Amino acid sequence: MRIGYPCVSRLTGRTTNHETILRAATPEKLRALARQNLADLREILRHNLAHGWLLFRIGSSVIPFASHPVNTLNWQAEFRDELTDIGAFARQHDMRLSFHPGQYTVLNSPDPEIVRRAIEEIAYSAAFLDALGMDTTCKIVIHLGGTYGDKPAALGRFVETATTLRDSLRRRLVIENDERCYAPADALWVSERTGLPVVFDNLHYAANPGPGALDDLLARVFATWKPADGVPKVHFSSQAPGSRPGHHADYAHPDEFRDWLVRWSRFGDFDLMLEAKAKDAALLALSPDPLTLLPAP
DNA sequence: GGAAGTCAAGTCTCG
DNA sequence: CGAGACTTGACTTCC
Repeated sequence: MRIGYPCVSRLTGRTTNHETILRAATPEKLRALARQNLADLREILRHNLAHGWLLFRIGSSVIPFASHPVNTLNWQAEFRDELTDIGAFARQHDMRLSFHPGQYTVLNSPDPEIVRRAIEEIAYSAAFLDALGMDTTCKIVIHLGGTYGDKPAALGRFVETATTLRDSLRRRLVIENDERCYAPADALWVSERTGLPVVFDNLHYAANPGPGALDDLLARVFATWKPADGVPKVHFSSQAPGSRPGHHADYAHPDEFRDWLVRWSRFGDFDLMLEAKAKDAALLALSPDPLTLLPAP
């Protein structure tokens, strides 16, 4: 089992998401930001290795505005040395890297232009992982999108688009249950028709469990991961106390964390992304080693 | 020079 | 039907 966190290291103050606003996005600025993001990514991976954290989500702004026409950089060529070095380091230490495009990346929109832009964002994320030389266990996590008042039709559009994606994108795509529209059972329905693996998020599940018994859902979710996909990935977070449901807490609640760890481990090996606002500081707070919380094999 | 307002994108909910 | 939430640092404008 590997463990990790997304995008930003609070402990080192480094982030893979240095960005700018569109108006200020000159090639020089975009180049400088990308260089800084890659340098920070390199340092974050070094820092993570020292702590034994082998999972990391790269921020979608690592190459700012990469899927937008304003970015005309040939970033694969310009940063080939940095990308090669980062990829070699990650592979040498058996790290697993990922992307998680945000709320604006919607593959099932009725608007073809929105779908086209979503595919552009996925294509850029895949191109970045390709440039690092990472295998297909390194994934791009997305949600299923909106419902538009007609869930079956919306899910049908997702399946249609996902199955016609070119192979270099589809083999990296994985789908996650969300807190509002699509529960694990919906993601499984899509997975059966697309072959896409399913990421299980405990906090989204709490807000939107949908039909099915939890252990049955987990068994089916874990089974969606084939050998080429690597071991299943799960997202863990605790509810922020006193905040609206679905808000991530600063830290993981240790008892809840242990309970989910034990439950997931019944279905086989897996990797865990801790989505806490304190990021790696939240992982450190679970020290000396969260893996010792697992029952002995 | 510090505070406040604004910033690519989509969808849903609330008033 | 329009505003706000989602999330957040960076940039611009205003005082």
